[in-house]
Amino acid sequence: MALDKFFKKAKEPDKQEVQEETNITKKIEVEQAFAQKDREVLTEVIENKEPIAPDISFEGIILDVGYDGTQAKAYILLYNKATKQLQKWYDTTGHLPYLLSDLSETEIKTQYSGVMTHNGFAEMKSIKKFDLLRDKPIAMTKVIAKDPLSIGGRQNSIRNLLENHSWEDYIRYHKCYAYDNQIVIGMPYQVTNGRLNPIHPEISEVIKSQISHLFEGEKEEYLLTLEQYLEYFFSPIPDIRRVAFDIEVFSPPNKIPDAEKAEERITCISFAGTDGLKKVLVLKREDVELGAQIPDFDGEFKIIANERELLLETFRILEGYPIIISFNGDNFDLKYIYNRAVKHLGFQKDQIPLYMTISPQSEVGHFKNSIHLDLYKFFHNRAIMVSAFRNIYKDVSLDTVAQTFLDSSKIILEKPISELTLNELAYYCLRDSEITLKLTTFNENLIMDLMILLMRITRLSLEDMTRQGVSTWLQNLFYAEHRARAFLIPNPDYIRKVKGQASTTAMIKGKKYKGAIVVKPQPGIHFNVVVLDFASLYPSIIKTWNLSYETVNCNHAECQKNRIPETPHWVCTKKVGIMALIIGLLRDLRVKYFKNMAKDKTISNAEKNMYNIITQSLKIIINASYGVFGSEAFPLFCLPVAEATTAIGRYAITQTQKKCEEIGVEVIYGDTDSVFLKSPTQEQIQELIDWSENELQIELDIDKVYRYLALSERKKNYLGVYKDGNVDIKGLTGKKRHMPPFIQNAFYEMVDELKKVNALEDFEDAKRQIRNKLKGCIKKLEKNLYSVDELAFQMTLSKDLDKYVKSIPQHVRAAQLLETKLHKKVDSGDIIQFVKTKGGDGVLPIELAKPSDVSIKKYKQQLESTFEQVLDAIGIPIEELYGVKTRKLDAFI
DNA sequence: GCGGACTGCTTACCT
DNA sequence: ACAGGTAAGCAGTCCGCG
Repeated sequence: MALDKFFKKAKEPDKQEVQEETNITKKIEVEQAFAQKDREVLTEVIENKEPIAPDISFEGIILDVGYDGTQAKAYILLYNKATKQLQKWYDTTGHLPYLLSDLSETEIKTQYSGVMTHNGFAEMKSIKKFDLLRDKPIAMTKVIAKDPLSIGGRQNSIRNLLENHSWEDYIRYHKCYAYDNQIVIGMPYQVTNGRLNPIHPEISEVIKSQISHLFEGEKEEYLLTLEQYLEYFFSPIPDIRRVAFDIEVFSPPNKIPDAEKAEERITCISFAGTDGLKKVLVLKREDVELGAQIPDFDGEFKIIANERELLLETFRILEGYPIIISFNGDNFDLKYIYNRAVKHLGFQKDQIPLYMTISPQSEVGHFKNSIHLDLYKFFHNRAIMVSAFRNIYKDVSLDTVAQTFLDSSKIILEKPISELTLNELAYYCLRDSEITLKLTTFNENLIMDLMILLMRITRLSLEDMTRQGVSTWLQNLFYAEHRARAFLIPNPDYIRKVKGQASTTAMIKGKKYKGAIVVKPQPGIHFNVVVLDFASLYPSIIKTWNLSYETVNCNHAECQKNRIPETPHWVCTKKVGIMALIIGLLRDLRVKYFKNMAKDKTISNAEKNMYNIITQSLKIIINASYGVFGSEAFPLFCLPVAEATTAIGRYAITQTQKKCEEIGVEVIYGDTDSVFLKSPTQEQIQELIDWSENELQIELDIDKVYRYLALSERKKNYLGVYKDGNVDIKGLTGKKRHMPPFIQNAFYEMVDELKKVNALEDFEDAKRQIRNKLKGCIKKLEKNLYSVDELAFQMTLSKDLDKYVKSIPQHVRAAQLLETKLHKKVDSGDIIQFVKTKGGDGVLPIELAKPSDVSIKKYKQQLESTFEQVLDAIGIPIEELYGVKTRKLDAFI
């Protein structure tokens, strides 16, 4: 262990007595969580047999773990930096699939004799596990099978025979293998004499001492886990050789290619590789001109006589690349190539380097000898969109994502793809491959490095991590941590049975428990507003209050006095919760170390980049951690944990409000984890920050400072102007994506006027300017001078058209017209553009609308309500606005 | 048969 | 398939109105 020395001192913690502490605002002290004897159980689970495989020797980072049915062995795919190839290593330990039973060997033999006579049965072993829910060791029988399907997946699998005496049987074998051998995907390993060994990173003395200083006083279990996670962040990440590709398919106008049937020809395939490859294969078509060469085109251009050759050449090019990247290849390119080859071009399945697997929805394509990275899937992940990139891309098309990250603008096609010359088609197609590749290479491989870090933290393969949501990420992370400690992995029913349901009632009908508090805003203009917020509130609560599925409502009578405010729940002070430990650790690493390091001015740009990516990866995991506890999709979900978290959050913000009142600071607004303070003094701010640290054990920071803030009576709605003149707009209608552009523009022009305001007296001028702007807008509207595009609302269709049965909203009506009148196919996820009209259905899709169709009255109303949100806050007298309803605006102007 | 009060649905946003 | 809370607009329903 490379870090043994580093933590030598820390590993001998003072034995602290559990404090008899009833004050709920005090940090919950816990006894050292996992005694050494608990850990020893582990060695019985992980047994390394003698290596049976011979002399291969190399180094690489692990990208995938799988199971090979033909060899009946687990395998690992490593990227070998030296050869730039993927290498497969087959298990040499003789590890076999198994499940656990709470029955003894004898009980199984006598009561479930079918297990012993099962074809796939290998052997049984008595082992010990630790049951966190009951807080005690339990004797279990490990039932080992010769192959995964004998454990589960068939009608007569062993788990079916054992009925409800079977545990951990639902874990896919390759994952079970990775957990047992504590394999961390994304980390460097060495294969020597057939054995697989981790390569531990070198961590400099400076860093070691910085970190050990920061984490002084933490418990042994915490430090051991810290040691493990630090390796994830300090192990080097190689630049992996990879290629992006994209296909174009002939499609008659208004027809979307069907990847299932693959009826039309593949006309073009392009490639862009990290080795500099830029190549386009174009199908020769008698009816299509070659056209003039495109000056910008700098790839290799090759015309291929027939489709069969085109695919063969494609397979030759792709072969040998460790990673093949696509944008939406899962849903389209791979499927299309496979089906085209098999159904129309007479390929045998073994002549294609692809295979299909059946997922619940449809068939998914895989490369046989490479890893397929579908960037669409990754960028589509909500945690990635929201936490990592703060919603900076609004939809997940290649063009939008590329525009956001690469500044590359879309090639606007002047004619349909079906009418492009071969040269034009090649240019267009290659560009897509190039930007797809570039999405993984820009900023020194930022995205690729982020992915590798996420793989290490979640222990998921590249293919899994990029395709699964955060509930799977955290599931895998926690399952691995359970196995590493020989904790029994509880199934959802077991947790529910022991812990029960939620006890609070949500504000929103249909939700499972109560969430956060939003403080009622004080309407008006407020100068010098300071916003304080709790640094990652929920993760902090989870750590400080030791929240985990086993610690909330634990089975110790002594713990029942540690009440969680506003709930009937209590929390354990005897053991560290596994989730509190891991989430707390990741949070601390981010806040106490990496975030500061990223700001360090003395380090190189490359280091800074790396620290930033680490901070990002941690943020994604931490932000998602609370949410999964409340979601049935997460197998360790536990509603008492989720509602305890929000209850403590409510407690924290209300206590803060009280404290503010006590010291004479006015709280004019607040949401979940923030308080907006009206011109507080430096001393008052400092007092609050110190108070929070001492009383709540949660860091309270200055988040932002406004020159002034405009509040209406609406929650989650405000406009603030920072000291530097930049504006911060939240929730206002004018900002919303679905609003017609002419309203958005008018709104931002108003905002520009408000930016200029420095003091109360400046408002008069701003008001005048705004009035003029508004007048102009109305005139233009009345004269029908806005184009249909400027007037269009753009609403997302969140489900397929036929799924709207309870009511038919306007955008759905517009979409229906698109289908019936224009025979245009619309799908879930499409954005429908429509205008509001005088007659008919009251709505028309822009494809069918003329400016004269629109209802001026409705647009005036819309403009009015959009402006009203800001105007009533900046002191337009209430009478002016609340005269006769339809004349609100006239009164103002 | 029409409009107001109401509830529920849908979308977009905030934390 | 990570959570709950809020705003806004419209759809649909019920009720009262001679």
